[in-house]
Amino acid sequence: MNQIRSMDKRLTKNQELVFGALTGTEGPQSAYTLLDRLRADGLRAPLQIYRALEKLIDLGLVHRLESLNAFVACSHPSCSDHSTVAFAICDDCGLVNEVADERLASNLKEVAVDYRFSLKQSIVELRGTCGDCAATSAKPQ
Amino acid sequence: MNQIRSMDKRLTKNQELVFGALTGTEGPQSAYTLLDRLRADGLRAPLQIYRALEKLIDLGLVHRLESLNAFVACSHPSCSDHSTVAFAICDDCGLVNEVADERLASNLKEVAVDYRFSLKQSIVELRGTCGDCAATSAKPQ
DNA sequence: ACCATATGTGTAATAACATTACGCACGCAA
DNA sequence: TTGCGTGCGTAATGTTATTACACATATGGT
Ligand SMILES: [Zn+2]
Ligand SMILES: [Zn+2]
Ligand SMILES: [Zn+2]
Ligand SMILES: [Zn+2]
Repeated sequence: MNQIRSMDKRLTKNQELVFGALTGTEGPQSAYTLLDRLRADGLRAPLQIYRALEKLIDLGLVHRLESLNAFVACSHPSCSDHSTVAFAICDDCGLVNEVADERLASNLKEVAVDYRFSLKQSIVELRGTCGDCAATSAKPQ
Repeated sequence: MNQIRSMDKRLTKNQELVFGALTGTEGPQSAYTLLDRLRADGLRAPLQIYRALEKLIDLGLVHRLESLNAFVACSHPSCSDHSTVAFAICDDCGLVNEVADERLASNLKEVAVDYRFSLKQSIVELRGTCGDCAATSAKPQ
């Protein structure tokens, strides 16, 4: 039915809608924001959003930001392992930068080994101010 | 009463109650769980809990676990900087291990510098299985 | 004493986020 | 055909967090 976009893996209609809403906007969005945006497309209930998000996260196309209760489209869906990614979240402008740092990933694995912890997923969210916002707030006007 | 009092900084009654409830139990607790436990002590509204938690977090006595929407007493309140701590959260038994790893902290700072990000707080939550649970599930009985 | 400020308290109402339960539909393979 | 896995739609409910308002107490400056 739908022309499948290059990176889509046969998404269903609802999954396509949610993914489209996430990629069509900068910054993270909450489930209820997504719902509001997609009411025009026929979505009516939170569960429709949450089900689509769950699948998209499974597919590695979307990430959940725990400290914001919000969701973002993955910045580099080509890479396979999204279990260790970091997010730099600007508290000023709200933009999120997805960071894939190999040393950080291996460092976290080492920490887990040190503590005899069987690591399944690493949640790393850096809060602060992005470079742009720091620049504009440093020299206003 | 509590030997923990030694490190208290003149907590108010509500703050003392919430802190006591957090230290008196293993594992993280949600705000509403705390409220239920403290009804007998006269607390009635969520806001009373959230206000106390906010202050306790400011004081470095309590941490918020973003991926659980729950709170834990700090494991080592003596150390000053709690902006970069990691938590190993066992998805099996629910216990949380607070990890202070200096290499991890400096690594995160480096990542921030690389991305021109002014870092204020690092949220690191490791999800998986703790050593005890891995052992018991490996050899049942 | 008077005032302003900062901090804490108590209550009610509401907002924001997320899940459970139920029934139906479709594609696919035993 | 039957059973199974997956997705859909709706309603209801559960969980987490905040806003608004009014009052109380301590502190420091005039
Ligand atoms: Zn990603
Ligand atoms: Zn910014
Ligand atoms: Zn701590
Ligand atoms: Zn465990």
